[in-house]
Amino acid sequence: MKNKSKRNSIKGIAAELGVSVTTVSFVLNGKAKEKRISEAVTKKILDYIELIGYRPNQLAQSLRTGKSKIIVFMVEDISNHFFSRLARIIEDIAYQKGYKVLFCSNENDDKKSLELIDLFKERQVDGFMIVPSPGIQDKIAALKAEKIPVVLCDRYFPDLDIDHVIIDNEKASYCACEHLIKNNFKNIALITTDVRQTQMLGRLEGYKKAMAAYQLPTNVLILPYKEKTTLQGKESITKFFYENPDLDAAFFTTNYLTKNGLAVIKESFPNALNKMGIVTFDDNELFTIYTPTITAVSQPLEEMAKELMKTMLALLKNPKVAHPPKKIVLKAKLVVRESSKVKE
Amino acid sequence: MKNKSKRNSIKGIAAELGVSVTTVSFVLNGKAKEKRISEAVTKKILDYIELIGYRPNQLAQSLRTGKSKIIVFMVEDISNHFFSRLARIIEDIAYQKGYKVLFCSNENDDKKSLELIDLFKERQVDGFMIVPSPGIQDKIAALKAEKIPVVLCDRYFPDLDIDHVIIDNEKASYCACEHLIKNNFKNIALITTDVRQTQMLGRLEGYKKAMAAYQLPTNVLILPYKEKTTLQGKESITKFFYENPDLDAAFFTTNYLTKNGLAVIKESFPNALNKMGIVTFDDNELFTIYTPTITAVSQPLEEMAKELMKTMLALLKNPKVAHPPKKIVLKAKLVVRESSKVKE
DNA sequence: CTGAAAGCGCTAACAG
DNA sequence: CTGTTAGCGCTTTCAG
Repeated sequence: MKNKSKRNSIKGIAAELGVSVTTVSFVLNGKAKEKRISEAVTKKILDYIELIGYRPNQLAQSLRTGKSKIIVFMVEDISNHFFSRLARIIEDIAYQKGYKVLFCSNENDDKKSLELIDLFKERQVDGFMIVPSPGIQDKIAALKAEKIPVVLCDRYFPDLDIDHVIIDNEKASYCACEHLIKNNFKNIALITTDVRQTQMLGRLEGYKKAMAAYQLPTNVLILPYKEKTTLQGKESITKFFYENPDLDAAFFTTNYLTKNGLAVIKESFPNALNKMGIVTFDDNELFTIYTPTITAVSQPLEEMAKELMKTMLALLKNPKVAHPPKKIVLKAKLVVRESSKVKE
Repeated sequence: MKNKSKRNSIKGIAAELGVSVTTVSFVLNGKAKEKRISEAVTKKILDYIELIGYRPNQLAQSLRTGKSKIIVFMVEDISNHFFSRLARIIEDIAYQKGYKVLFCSNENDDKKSLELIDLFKERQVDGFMIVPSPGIQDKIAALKAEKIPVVLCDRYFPDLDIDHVIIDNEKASYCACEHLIKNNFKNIALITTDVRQTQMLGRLEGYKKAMAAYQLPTNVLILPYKEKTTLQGKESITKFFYENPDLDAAFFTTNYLTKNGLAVIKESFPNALNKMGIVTFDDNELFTIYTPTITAVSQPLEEMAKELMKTMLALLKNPKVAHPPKKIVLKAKLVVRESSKVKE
């Protein structure tokens, strides 16, 4: 009388079928064999479940087991092409493995990152894949100390022994510069931001080393991060170009900088478009149809996503166990197009 | 002896402070006043909570209340610029309102959509914001019947009374075409896909009406959806252009089609680039720095995201109550650039 | 004003 | 081979 056996719950099923919840739970979790439950009973339960389309309540399951089967992927900005592409691939792998992915954007801001991490910890997500903002070292260390799976992406903290998957920025940058140099460019500018994180530092370093190796002058424009997509940022680039009329090539360290740079060139230095050498970090389909087509340092998205998930899944399997951190460094590929061709 | 009061739980706090869990729960939920709990006790609890940095276990909370504070935003492809931009805005609003957002991509595929919806239902998400694939009408109706909040986005099912926020595709398309016509283009092609959903149908219809209104011939290329980003798709466009040498303008109904179209023009009809009128649906920053800059039908992303969330939040507030469906139709804006200028 | 206690739906140790 | 039962951490009714 009192029981609400109509409800789709293990209890209801047990009541309906005249077995115990344990039995139902076991067959539900595929432990029928292991627990030596009779074929007949197993089948009866399975059939009934099929019949009423029963699905276990994951929330209850999570509460009980402590695992939520959710991982978060925190990036700088999910609407940035590079990150949304990554996200798309990660999504596929994760769902395949029975995990859901929560995406969120931290805008490379520490406060926001911290808030987001706390938020998700409360929700007991199983793990974090993070493109970290500059100042959250301690938080990351704390997560690790709590044995919560974390893997960093795109940039990392050299002082911290945390799993990460990144690319060899310095080398990629060096190669890009060397390519320009070999194509006779002698006055190469680097346009970058003031972000003092490993990925940007590496790109800067690669540039400097290349210039030094070939005894070429350096011309670096460092834009405040805030100006990355603003009018202000464009003006700074314009000014920089005006003040350095001898430049014959420009290397942009991220895709949004490149967009701004191309806009500036188009507006204020239209003749330069086909005379100047141009190389960008981060590829984009549109660079293949631009005129000129733009040479780009292309990051191995697919591979990054795969390694990220592989690393995360390994951690998830054994979160308690200490392990030597996996530091995965992938190679970027220079895709040579028209914009860096030898000019006459 | 038996109790594990060290644990961060209401129980632990109650034990530690020598009060009951009820009391703690009440002050936690801001019902101290309402339940007339003494100031002293309230403060004591609050302070202690602050001290140990206690955060309630959301899972348990959800299990108990039946609300997960999670909504899902299902799009066609999260790596598509249009959707990732939308997602970014939605994310902000949602987090502000205390909701988390799960993003996922259905690839406009029914099977995948259905699987995803079931997956999330099990996880008892509070609501669904969906860019629906063509054949999931019944599922959507079922969700509504179950009183689960759903709001459709970008496209909808005319036969179903479900909240949605879309743009007036037909009108937007008509305006774009009219603009071309007024700029003296007389042989305008429409490049679209075979997707038979409202958004595409509307764009096609707008084109047809405009051509009819001005007694101009129609030239429609309908590409299979599968070819949207393939080489095959490019070849089809190339062939279409070869077979219709009289075309003087092309209107692409989505951004990926435009990318392909521009690639084809660049490769096979370089002279056409500046002679042909070009208009695209879906704006993109890169269109502002392309040469020529590309005229685009720009969808009001910010507004769409806001209306979506507003509608969702309203449903969330009162999921049980029947209500007249909100059918929000926004206006797109034609951003005129060089590619559709009058040609001599 | 405060406490006891009944679950939400599920898992798994323990006891037949 | 199957059933009983004790929680997971929280909310909320009902009694003091």
